[in-house]
This record gives sequence, structure tokens and C-alpha cells, in this order.
Amino acid sequence: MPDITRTGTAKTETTTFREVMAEIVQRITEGPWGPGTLLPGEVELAEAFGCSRTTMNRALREVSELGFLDRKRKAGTRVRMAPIRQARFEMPVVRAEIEKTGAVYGYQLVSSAVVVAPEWLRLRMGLKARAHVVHLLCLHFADGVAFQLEDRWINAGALPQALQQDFTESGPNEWLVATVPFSEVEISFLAQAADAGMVAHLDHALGDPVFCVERATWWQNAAVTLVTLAHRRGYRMTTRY
Amino acid sequence: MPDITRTGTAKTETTTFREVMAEIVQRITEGPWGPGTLLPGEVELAEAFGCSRTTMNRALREVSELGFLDRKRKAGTRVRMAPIRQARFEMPVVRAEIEKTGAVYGYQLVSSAVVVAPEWLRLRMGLKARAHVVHLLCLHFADGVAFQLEDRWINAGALPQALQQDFTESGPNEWLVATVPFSEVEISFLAQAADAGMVAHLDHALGDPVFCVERATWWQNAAVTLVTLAHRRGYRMTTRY
DNA sequence: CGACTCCTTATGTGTAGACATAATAAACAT
DNA sequence: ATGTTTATTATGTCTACACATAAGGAGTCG
Repeated sequence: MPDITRTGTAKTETTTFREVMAEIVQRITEGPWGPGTLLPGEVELAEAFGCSRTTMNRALREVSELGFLDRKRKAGTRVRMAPIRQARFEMPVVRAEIEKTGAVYGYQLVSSAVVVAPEWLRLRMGLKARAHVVHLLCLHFADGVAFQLEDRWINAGALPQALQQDFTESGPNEWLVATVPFSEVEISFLAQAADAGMVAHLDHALGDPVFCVERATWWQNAAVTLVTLAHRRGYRMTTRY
Repeated sequence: MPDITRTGTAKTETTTFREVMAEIVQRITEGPWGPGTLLPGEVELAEAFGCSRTTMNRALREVSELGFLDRKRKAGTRVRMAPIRQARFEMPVVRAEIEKTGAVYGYQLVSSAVVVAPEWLRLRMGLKARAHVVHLLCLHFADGVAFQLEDRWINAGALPQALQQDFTESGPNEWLVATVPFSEVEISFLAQAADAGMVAHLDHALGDPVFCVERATWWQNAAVTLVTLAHRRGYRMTTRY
């Protein structure tokens, strides 16, 4: 039966790769494809699902990116024994994070100074001896309550404009992402004991555990900035999936 | 040799979507496509790059998933003003995390008990009044040194097998991922003050800041387990990109 | 002016077909 | 037995083409 234009009628009866994905995920999580199962080949599956191999390939690839499948040439597609658990945090600018909760964002510059980089900073960022840095302390408020204390160092060698820039009205982060948008970044999450600065500006007692995010960024192998974001009491960073 | 198979000579001269991606990313980060730029349409780009639109589409889609591009039908493809910063952590089983560093993994069950769920746990996980839970304390070692203290609660109502299971030889996590592999998960990162248990088993003084990961999991809307993973002094969770 | 319709356009996705490549398995030689 | 080559096979990717869909913009009408 030589095929005639499949284009004839309207409504897609084609199986979309999203439908295929959903079905595959369901078969893995609830259905017959338990951990360790070796799936049939793409060609066979495509036939069974009534779609082209291209579509099946895309579906399998994306399910695999979700962490459920392990694919290898020749070896085939296998359901992982345990799915890869991945926590993915989008790190918006503080302003966006606060405004998303419906709160009013507030900003205040606490202190600003140009200093010679201290030893630990030089080692951490790979700065030259006697390199000058801009050191800023800033506060971010949610509905008038201190939400985050930003302790930032900017390498004046790499970004001399930072020396002239005025940070009293808006934070250095917004200026930096506009100035050096595509930098290499290293992010760390850690717990720190509250120091004097955090006690003074956040709702902490000296030595309290503080959840901190540290972000170091480089641009073309030159250190740009190092920032530690200290959060208010009880802050937790959460993701669900 | 009659056959002219193009495989004979040079490497494929087809432009692969990875090459295209690399070029696009470079044009964004270093080249002429600064933040806000509206890119030419897929057809035009494909022609310029000497590839098919399919390939260009894939390249653009993946670059967009990296957070550099914003794509909308009809509106076109635009370079984001600031790339979406995303921290992505793969959360392997502790054993794998430790062995990846080359250290020898060690495990020890500290305590095990079946108790009625305390109030806060009932609220946190949505358990019924007087629900029974298994409460475990376990230690994970790297080269003999305590690395992580696992404080785990398992809902015996949803997983009665947990009552019989023996956790003296291997941790509850490995048993759980094998038993309930595909659960819904909520992960939080937070800073906590060291309590008596952490002081006893990790290298902490009372009240020290401890970096903790809390993971709650459900399966088909029933609470399965809640675990708090307390880390050793100075631990930080890092990602780079 | 404002709200509505319709057209256009760029991306989104599906299909068939072909070749590329990695990795296993089988055949072979040492 | 062991190491090496060769064949096989499942996934990976490219191509050309077609239709689907969202959304901007022009034109229309009250």
C-alpha cells in the first residue's frame, strides 16, 4: 500500500517526543521497566510507539538527561539502578529573588574602601603581590528587614572602572553582571560562624551558624571578584523535583 | 580503488552541532554578540555556518539551555542580558562521593530505634498521629576519619520492611535507593549549630556552624524518609562552570 | 482611539534516510 | 591461552523537507 500524503487531515496524530518521554518515564517509575532493565533498541521502540527513530532518539536522550537512563553505543539503553539525583539551583540576582516573594527590595551600602589585597585573598584569587582591591559591604533588605549581607572584593587590576563606580544607590552585583557578563564562576555553599559584621547587620549572635554562598569569578583567567553572601537566621536554600 | 567514500580522506567536513555551539558561545562571550543582541534567524545562520537548519536548531537550543540565549517564536533568538547562573550539584551516594576522592569508605551504625514520630516530624512529613518511624544515626568515614553524620527517619507506615532491615553493615540510603528508587525529593542546604550528636561523632564543638543537607522524599504522596546529613568542619559544597 | 481579525514570521517539532562512531563479540593468529 | 583483527550493532548525528504554533504587526472597524 504505497503511502499517500500523510499530510491530508488536520489534527496531529503524530506522537510527540514529549508524550513518548512521559510514557517512558512512567514505565520506569511505575511500570515494567524497573532499575537495571535493558530497553529495546531505538528502532524497535519507535515502531512500538508509532513514531520515527528520530523522535524516539530525542525522547530517550532527554529522559537520559533527567538522570533515569544510561545510554552507550552498542551496549544499548539501560535504566539506572538509582537515578542520578541532581540539585539544580538557579541563582538570580538578590533583587529578583526578593521581589519574586512579593517583598519590597531595599539596598544599602555599608562600607567601601580601596585596600591592598590581604594575603588570604591573594592566594584565593591568584592576585599579584600588593594588588589593589575594592572592598565593599552591602546590605539587601526584604520589606525593610535585612536579608543578606554581601561582603565583596573586586580586583582593581582587572577592573579599574570599579574605583570610580558609585555603589551607594545600587549593588555591585548588578553593575558587575552588566560589565562582565560572561565570566567563569565557582560557587560554594558553606556554614560559617557569625562574625562582628554579620552580628551588626543581620539578626545573628556572635558565633551563630550562618548559611553562606561564596562566589568567585574570573574573566579570561584574570580574577574579577570574590563575594560572600551571608544570609539571615534560618535561611535555607531549597529545591524540589 | 573505485570507491570514493568520503571517509577515506579528511575528517568529516560536516559541521557538527558541537562545533556550532562552541562558535556561538564564543561569539557571545568574546565576540560580536554582546548581551541583548538579536541573532539572525535559524535559516540564515545555518547558511552562514554551512549546516542544515536542523543542526543549527539543535545548537541554538542547547546553548539556550546553558542559559545564554532566550528564544521565542516569532520574536527570535536574543542573547540574555545576564546569563542565567545555575548551580548544579549532582548528589551521589556518600560512598561514591568519598571513593571518588580516592579515600577508603567506612560505615558505622551509631544507633537505631523504633519510635513514635515526634510532633515536628509529623508536621514536616505529614504523618498520621502516633505514626511509627525508624530513627537511625549513622556515620560515614573517609580514610577512617568521620566525614558525615546521617540522622535519618524512615516512615514505618509506608515502608514496614524497614523494621526488619539490618543497617549495621551498610547504610539505609543504599537500601532505600534500591527499594524506592524513584521518589519525589526535596533538598535543602542550611547551616545548623552543632548539637551533642555532632560533637560526639564529628570534629565539632558545641554550637559550631555545621553545613547540613536535608533531604525529604515521598513516594506516591506518602512520606518515605527524612534525613539530615551533617558534614565535618570546613566542608563546602562547590561547583564550577 | 482601542479592540479585533488576519497575515507573516521565527521557532518548535515530526519524518525518512544516510553515514559516523564506539563498543562488544566473534574470528583469527601467535 | 592470549593478544589482535574484523564484523556487527546500537546509539549519535547530519540532511532535506514539511507542517505546527506562538506572537508580533498591519490592517480593519466600531
